[in-house]
Amino acid sequence: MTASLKRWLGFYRRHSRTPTLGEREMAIMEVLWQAGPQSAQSVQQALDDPISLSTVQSTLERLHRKQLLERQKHGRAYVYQALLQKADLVACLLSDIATDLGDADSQALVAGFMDYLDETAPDARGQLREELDRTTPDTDSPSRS
Amino acid sequence: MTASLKRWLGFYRRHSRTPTLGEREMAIMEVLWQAGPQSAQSVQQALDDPISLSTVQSTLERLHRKQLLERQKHGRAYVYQALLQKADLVACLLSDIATDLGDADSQALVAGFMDYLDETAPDARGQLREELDRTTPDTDSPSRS
DNA sequence: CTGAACACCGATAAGACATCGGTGTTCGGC
DNA sequence: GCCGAACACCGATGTCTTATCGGTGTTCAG
Repeated sequence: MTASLKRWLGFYRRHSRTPTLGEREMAIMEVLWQAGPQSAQSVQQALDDPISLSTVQSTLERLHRKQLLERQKHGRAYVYQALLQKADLVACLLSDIATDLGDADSQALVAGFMDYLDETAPDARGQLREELDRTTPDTDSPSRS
Repeated sequence: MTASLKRWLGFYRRHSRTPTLGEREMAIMEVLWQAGPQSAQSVQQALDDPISLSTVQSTLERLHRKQLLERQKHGRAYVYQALLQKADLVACLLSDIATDLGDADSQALVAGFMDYLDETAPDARGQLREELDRTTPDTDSPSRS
């Protein structure tokens, strides 16, 4: 699960630049995430815009080249499947930002994340706290009493 | 402080695409963040690579066009100054990711953030909790307007 | 008033995404 | 086993963004 994640990260580390995906690429990832593994044609139909099959295939191939998708022949068509969960992708993107910002500076990332939360999604605050509590069972006593 | 942030956010929302900055752009932002407001020449000298002044100026101008920098004539040269703090930039980048991911899905962002933290900067966990506690006094009254 | 320092403009190149048509391959049905 | 449709694959094109620089015009300071 995180194996492919790291592979992808490595890939992008080597080629350094361009962390974010294109608009179409993201839309297609979304389709794959929501509707599960499927063929290019199926993706094409799931998309909102009327796009040529070739275009969908190209984008799918690009995504495959980036190791974001895996594919397998079914009959004479490929069936594509997301290799990364949405959250994994986010983690990669975040990691890229951290790298761009000079790494080591996770502090800025955390602060920025909090800013973002306040600005855009104040509701997520509860979710964050919840998640934080759940994944940090107890162990330490954070002098919070 | 967050005023310019919002302006920039709005700017990028309109033009949507291209959240990340180039390598040089990021390096120059770093210089501006660390050494404070300064001229193109000064930035050029602060940079590691031997780059033409023109190049530095162009990058500075691009950054200025993106409203990441503000500039002011001092003598016959401009002095550039960062408009956004590092954390603000991070917040914007995060916001872009969220938008790309289909907004509304702040959940994936939070989850991804936690993943990232666990993978890369487990120490930052404490910082996060701290920050969370400090900025959420108790039962806050979110007066938003 | 003059010249050096600077801004500004335009050109160029590389790289990425998006888009599609044409060509070749292959599977499935007959 | 053959044929045609369905599909993959290749290459071309257009646009956008960053990175890079040289030349030309402007301007301040001595």
